[in-house]
Amino acid sequence: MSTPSEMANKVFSKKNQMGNSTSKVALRPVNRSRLHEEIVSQIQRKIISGEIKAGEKLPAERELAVELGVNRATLREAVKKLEAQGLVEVRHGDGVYVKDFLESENLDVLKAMIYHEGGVDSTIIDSLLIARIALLPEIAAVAAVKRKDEHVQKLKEIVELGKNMPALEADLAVHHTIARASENYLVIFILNFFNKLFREYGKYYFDDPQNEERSRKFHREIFSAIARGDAPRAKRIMRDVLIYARERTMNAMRKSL
Amino acid sequence: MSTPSEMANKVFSKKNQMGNSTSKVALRPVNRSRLHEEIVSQIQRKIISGEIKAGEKLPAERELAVELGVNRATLREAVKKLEAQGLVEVRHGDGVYVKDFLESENLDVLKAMIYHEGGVDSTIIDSLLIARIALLPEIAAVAAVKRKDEHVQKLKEIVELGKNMPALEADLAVHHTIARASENYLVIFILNFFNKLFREYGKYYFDDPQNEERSRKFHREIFSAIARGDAPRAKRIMRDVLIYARERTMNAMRKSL
DNA sequence: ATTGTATATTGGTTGAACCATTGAATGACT
DNA sequence: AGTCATTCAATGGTTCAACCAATATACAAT
Repeated sequence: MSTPSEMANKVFSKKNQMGNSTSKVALRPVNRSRLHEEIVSQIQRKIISGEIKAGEKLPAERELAVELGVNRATLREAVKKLEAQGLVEVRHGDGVYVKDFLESENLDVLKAMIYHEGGVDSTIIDSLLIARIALLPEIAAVAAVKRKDEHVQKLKEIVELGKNMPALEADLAVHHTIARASENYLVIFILNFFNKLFREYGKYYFDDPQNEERSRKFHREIFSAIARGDAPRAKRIMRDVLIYARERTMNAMRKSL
Repeated sequence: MSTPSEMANKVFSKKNQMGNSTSKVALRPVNRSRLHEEIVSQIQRKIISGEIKAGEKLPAERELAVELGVNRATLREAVKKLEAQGLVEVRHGDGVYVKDFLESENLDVLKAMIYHEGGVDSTIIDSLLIARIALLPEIAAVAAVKRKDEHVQKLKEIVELGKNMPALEADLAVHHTIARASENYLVIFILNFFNKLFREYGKYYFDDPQNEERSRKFHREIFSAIARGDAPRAKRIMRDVLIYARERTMNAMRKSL
């Protein structure tokens, strides 16, 4: 809740609103993409689309820099990011080789795979929803067993004050709290990934009043179950809502195609 | 099986063996850490250990470069990697800010959290083993339902020829194949993470002949279940072996402390 | 055929300079 | 006192030109 980026997102210059300072304008961050980020996107896309295959050697840095119209130092910064994503392997004195992105462990790559060629890949989305169903009920049960005042209190606040905040934000907070309560670090990291995705694209789900109401009900029930330490009930409640969400989400995606 | 790094690992100069060309010498890769990687490790460690807290601003690049005794371009390459890991946020004209690493989604960070201050953090290891138990049985069931000849054949080969390869390698291959068979991309990525960890540190587990035999048995049984499309059985077999592995692993870690 | 050597290629690092953005200090104006 | 625009110093972003270090390759020597 207090990372620099989130703090920064709450501040914007009034000048950009062109006098429309009171109404809620849907502002998107200015595209001030840094050069090396633009390069990362380009190469990342070519790798994930299969245009560049695993095992191939990229052109030499000096060549690539000329081709892209940037300085070699800038290109190198991009290559370092690609290396951190596990998409390329750099060999001193030899060259930069493309790796098999399906052998990656970097969820940024998975995210890029979702949004390839304009649309979203519903197959990958479904794999996320399925994994969530397998994982989170168990984690909810663990949270109910370990329950600490800190987390129960946090859930209570979300349920009580949550009516004043968007359903999406309340939902992200509930999952975040349960993950923290479970003290399972892998799940915490995976949930960070989920929540970042949902923060960008989950609004469509909560636009449906029926889904929002289902979500509010889930918040009340899971809080109750965890507060009482009823692990089996927490597990079932979590499972039910995730199965519901998967069905609704996949149906919506099917319709939009 | 064909990433550049793995191909490279099978090739080495005989000169490094200093005339001992026939005996099996335990050679470790020369530590030819590039400067920017050394820098990444240093700063990563300081962030994860809490020495640098979330929200703090790092010294200016020009200062930091002098302090580390490297050129600013080199430092910047390191910062780009840290940024890709979600550990810092760079703001043009302002500075480099440390982010809360518990809000990261990068499993490299989780790996670094495991190996902090010399030893391994058994709490995090256990969270991996728990998540694995929640996740993989369901994925084994999916694999049994979707079963394709390609994957069944691969499992058969591993079971038949696996006796000639180390149990660790056979085990990694089995899990890899099942993940691919499930076609669940998130699980594939998470399993890439697991397998990379186990390839480094799983040998201790398979040093125990009892564990190795248990693993071979698992390979035979899961192959049989998936080949017959028996999803419930595949699920149970996977679950049983993972629970066994968790108990043995955690017991071993407790003893070594 | 094997081994050693020279060379070109490629990534790694350096130093200096300049551009672009930001935050804070300043001062004018209300 | 508070608000606003201006100025300016600090900081990240990019460029340029070199040189260092590791590697692959071709070639010569054996």
